[in-house]
Amino acid sequence: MVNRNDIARIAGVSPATVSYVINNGPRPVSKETREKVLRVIRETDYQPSAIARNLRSKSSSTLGLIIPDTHNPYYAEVIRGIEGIAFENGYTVFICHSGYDDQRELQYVNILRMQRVAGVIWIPATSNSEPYYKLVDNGIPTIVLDHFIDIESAPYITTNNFQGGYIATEHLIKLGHKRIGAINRPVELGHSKDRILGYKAALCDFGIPVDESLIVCGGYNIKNGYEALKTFLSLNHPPTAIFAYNDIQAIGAIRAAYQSGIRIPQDLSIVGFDDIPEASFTCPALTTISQAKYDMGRLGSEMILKLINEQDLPAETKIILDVQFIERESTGPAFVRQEKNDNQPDISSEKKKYI
Amino acid sequence: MVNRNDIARIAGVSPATVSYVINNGPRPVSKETREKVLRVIRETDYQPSAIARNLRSKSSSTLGLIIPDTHNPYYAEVIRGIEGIAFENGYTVFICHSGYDDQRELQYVNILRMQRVAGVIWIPATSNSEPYYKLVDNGIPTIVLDHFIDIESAPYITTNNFQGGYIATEHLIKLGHKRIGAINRPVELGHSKDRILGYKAALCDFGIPVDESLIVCGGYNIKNGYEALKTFLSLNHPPTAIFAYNDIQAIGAIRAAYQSGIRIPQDLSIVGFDDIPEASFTCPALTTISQAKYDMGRLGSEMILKLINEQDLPAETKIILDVQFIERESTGPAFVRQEKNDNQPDISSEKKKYI
DNA sequence: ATGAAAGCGCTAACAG
DNA sequence: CTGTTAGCGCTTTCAT
Repeated sequence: MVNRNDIARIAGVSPATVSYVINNGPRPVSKETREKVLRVIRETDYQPSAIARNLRSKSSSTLGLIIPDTHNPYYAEVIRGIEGIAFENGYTVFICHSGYDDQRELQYVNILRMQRVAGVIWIPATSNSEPYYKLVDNGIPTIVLDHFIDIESAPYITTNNFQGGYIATEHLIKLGHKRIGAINRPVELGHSKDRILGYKAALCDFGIPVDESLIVCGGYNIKNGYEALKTFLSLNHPPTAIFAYNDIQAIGAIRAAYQSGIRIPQDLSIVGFDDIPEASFTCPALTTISQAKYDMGRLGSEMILKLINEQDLPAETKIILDVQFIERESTGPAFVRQEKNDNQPDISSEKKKYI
Repeated sequence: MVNRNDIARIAGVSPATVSYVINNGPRPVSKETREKVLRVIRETDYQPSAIARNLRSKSSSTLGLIIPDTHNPYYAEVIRGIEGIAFENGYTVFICHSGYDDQRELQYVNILRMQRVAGVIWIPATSNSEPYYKLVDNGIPTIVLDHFIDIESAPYITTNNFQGGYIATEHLIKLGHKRIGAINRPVELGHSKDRILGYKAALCDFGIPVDESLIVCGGYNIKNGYEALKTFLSLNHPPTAIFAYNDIQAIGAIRAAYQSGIRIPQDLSIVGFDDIPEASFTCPALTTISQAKYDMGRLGSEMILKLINEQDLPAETKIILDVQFIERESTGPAFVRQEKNDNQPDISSEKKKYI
């Protein structure tokens, strides 16, 4: 593999000059010499070793992303946002899948320390904040994404889940509903707690008493939404509307409703959360609360890069993003979503017969 | 940041000894010395610099994963498989999102070269095989995942798409269908070509003539499946069954069918492809062809690690995985899928009132 | 069983 | 404007 000394030798200059050309400094290089060097670099397809540069400069061009679940479509969008900004700024991202396991999170923290990453974007798996301390105590800038973290110095970017719960419930109240069921999830982290708080706040503000029997606990799966609605339907006074923890639960609830001959939204209004594309395909009538997932990723990348490159903290290190209310058409297929890659070249000429 | 010399100094040994302890070789270290060193390492929470090790040993513990679309649930599972095996073997994965853009693929190839990754798992974005050559010509072991590649020396792992198309069509034929429509996609890579070839092969084998008017081209979106079915329905003799390129298209077709009052599967049988969980939620009656996505990722990771660590190629470097036929219940919700994280602790005690 | 020392490919200070 | 050189933190060969 060709290295800097080879380039220097071929170009007839010193290795230092090659560096100055590559890095555009810190010393000026004459136009002639620069072009000679660049030509050799091009001809040999030389790529400087990031490893040697990182070792020497005691900095690195890599980021760590610790994420609970790459499989979740919600996080998939976050990843895209993070990776996009990182790429634009010359950073490469290590993907670290914690699988909602805080032991694995800590293992990855150590791996990222060994890799001497420039910074870490951490989407917590549990409420254990040890990974954060372990990173910053070792001098690695870290931000918390998608979660509020109660550490004075900790930067974070999350979504206003309280607001989401409030807006969702307010919407249902304004449709005339008085009995609004909520499907919660096991409380580990702040998301569901805040959403339910928003739900209760809206009820209070509109003078509707909170009925704890209308708040049931569901899990992360479709099945849990399904079962939650079955539970609601077995009540003496079933709710006429549902606020689901997320769209996944909502889909399950919708399925249960259909099975019982209940029409959405004529007989039962449902508001979900997260605006998962698949949910809109399933039920065009599903109203949902959308989070700026892609933007959250982008903002996260931008914030960590600022932390890495600036001596002092950027002005804003604690960001709570607004949610957006998404009301879909209540009839017809949900094809309002504009997607890319929609070009359909005519391939009739390419069609081939099976022999 | 504490380094190896610090450890050596504190433990009262030479830096070399510290290395021998960390690496368990290549030279033996007395039990006493080893434990003394390990204690200091533990107390100082020392993490050796992967960067320095990589520079010195001219090897690295990182892999590159070039992937068209992290957002696609299909690839999300592949990532999990890859990352799982990599983690178990002490490798960290750079995630490189090409976005179906071969220019960006090449940019990432250069970034991975700079990072001196030990190997690359490449899921091609287009039929351009330049990335492969660029990597292997520079001494970076590379395997192609999820696609067949027609290069003698190129290792790959893909799925038997032909078989999938055949099985899907055979299933429909055995249900008694004679007019079976196929929804294709723009042919860029081998997947759709092979699936359609399998479709045609099955028709031939069962003596059903191929009718090109029953093969329509759809894109990657739900919408395309929707439109494809509308096209079929406008024919004088619409098909009584559909083989869709994938479940996404199938969902669109199902939506169109429902809209026209056509029942699935009573009036129209549909077989999809890829077994995307969301699809089964949408339509429990959707039969599909499942690929071993997670296993493909794991096998890919294993293969690249073998290539990295062995002088000569492993026995099998070209693997075509069998598909699996998934027939779902034709009634009721699709809750047969067993998922993890299904524990639902009672949180009633944690419920808090909104103040 | 252990220490000393060369050098991986770079960056940047020092010296012309 | 350019060349020389001292390390960055390790691995590993050479000594002892």
